[in-house]
Amino acid sequence: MDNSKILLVDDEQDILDLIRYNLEKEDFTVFTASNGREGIEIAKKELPDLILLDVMMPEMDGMEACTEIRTIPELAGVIIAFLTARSEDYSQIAGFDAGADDYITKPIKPRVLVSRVKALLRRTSGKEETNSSANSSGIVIDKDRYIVFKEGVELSLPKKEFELLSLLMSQPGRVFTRELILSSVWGNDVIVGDRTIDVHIRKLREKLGDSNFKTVKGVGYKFDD
Amino acid sequence: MDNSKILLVDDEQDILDLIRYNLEKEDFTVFTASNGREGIEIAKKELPDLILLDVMMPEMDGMEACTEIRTIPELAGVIIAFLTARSEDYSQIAGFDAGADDYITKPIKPRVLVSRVKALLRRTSGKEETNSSANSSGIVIDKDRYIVFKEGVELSLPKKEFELLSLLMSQPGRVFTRELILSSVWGNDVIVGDRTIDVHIRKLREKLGDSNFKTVKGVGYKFDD
DNA sequence: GAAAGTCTTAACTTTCGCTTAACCTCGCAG
DNA sequence: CTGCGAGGTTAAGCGAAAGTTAAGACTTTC
Repeated sequence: MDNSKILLVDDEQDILDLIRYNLEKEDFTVFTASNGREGIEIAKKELPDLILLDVMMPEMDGMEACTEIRTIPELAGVIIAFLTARSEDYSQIAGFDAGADDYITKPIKPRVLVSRVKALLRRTSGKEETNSSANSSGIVIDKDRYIVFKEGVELSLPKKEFELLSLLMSQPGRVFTRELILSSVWGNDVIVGDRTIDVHIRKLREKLGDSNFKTVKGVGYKFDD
Repeated sequence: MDNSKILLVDDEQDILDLIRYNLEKEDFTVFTASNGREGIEIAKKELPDLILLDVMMPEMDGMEACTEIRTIPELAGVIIAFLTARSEDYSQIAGFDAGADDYITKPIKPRVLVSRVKALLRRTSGKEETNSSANSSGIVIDKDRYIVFKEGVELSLPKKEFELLSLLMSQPGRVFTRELILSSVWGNDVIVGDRTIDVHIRKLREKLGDSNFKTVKGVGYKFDD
């Protein structure tokens, strides 16, 4: 759950190393860039969840980069936090106005940084967790609304189908045994016939595309793309 | 767009006044409470978008209040920021772990505070945009006056209907389970029959239009357009 | 204290999601 | 080639869950 992607943009190698070390220790995936221009390139390619931007940088500074990032559609929703040398309160205003979500002051204290990063990610990834999760298959599920989107088209599934889909999509690629599916979707005390799962899988295949649901004979099913 | 509701919880009247003044100047709607317990009561009633919580308070401190708020379903999604006297870096960790989204240090500088509040609200209100809004259904509720407007026409609903509607509309699109509805509108200790909710939903559909209330069989109801 | 309004319940109907039974297909082992 | 095991397919029927309606118990209003 915590392998969120973080892009770190700073021109000082020491800082990059320090932060990278601490974030990777927490299982985040870290990308780095040493100026704003390069940061934007990488951001477009990797679509990180969070960008940590140093304010002072050669080539293109953090403020400019932030403003530009906010105009890039693929990066809508990315969280941006500035890193700044001194707690210059009033300079923060410019940062927030440029579209920043947070301001972290140097000197960086590793534990504080990690806590802060987690707090920033919690809202979005927390939302993703309960709300929706996407992947390359073009299928997005929204648990709060009990709705599934297939290539942007809204689609509402009955309870059991929805729960089965949620389960399979919770770990794409992983095979869930019939047993596990039964205990998870139906509960341990309900006894249902052998063909019940198949029928539900069939409905999902019908509605969401055959290719996403793979049968592993003798074992179970998995969601794939 | 900026009349977001902000709940301010602090035991010092000076601070309440100062912050209230500055936020109201920016067209935010501000509620205040002077301790955690009272804050939670008001939060449940007003469903603010953002809560500013002082850490040090009598009765129930900010940390406790934060933890409790995070367990209240109607308040899922509310943003919580702590106000703290000194930039005690390491104490922030506990705050973030309790579910805080931000940390604002005293002494409060008005312009910084306002910028920060706007930055915090930007993310969610941006998100709500995709969820669309209650406006598109033509239904607006006014909690202070216990009044509902449907396409501009005033309409007064009985208590239970009003509360049910408020709950459903607090997060349009989200499905509320029957259980949740019961505990939220009727309270945990009242026992009512199975059909009670249905009848109230029926009344709402009758008065406000069938299409806005969707049934998710086996799960609950949601407000939609 | 009648009238109007509110909430809950009971009894009945309707809907539609879930399960099953019966049959089909595929692939593999003997 | 045959038999068997595992999964696929289909449609029908059951039944739980929601919709509907009216009536009864309370409350508030005037």
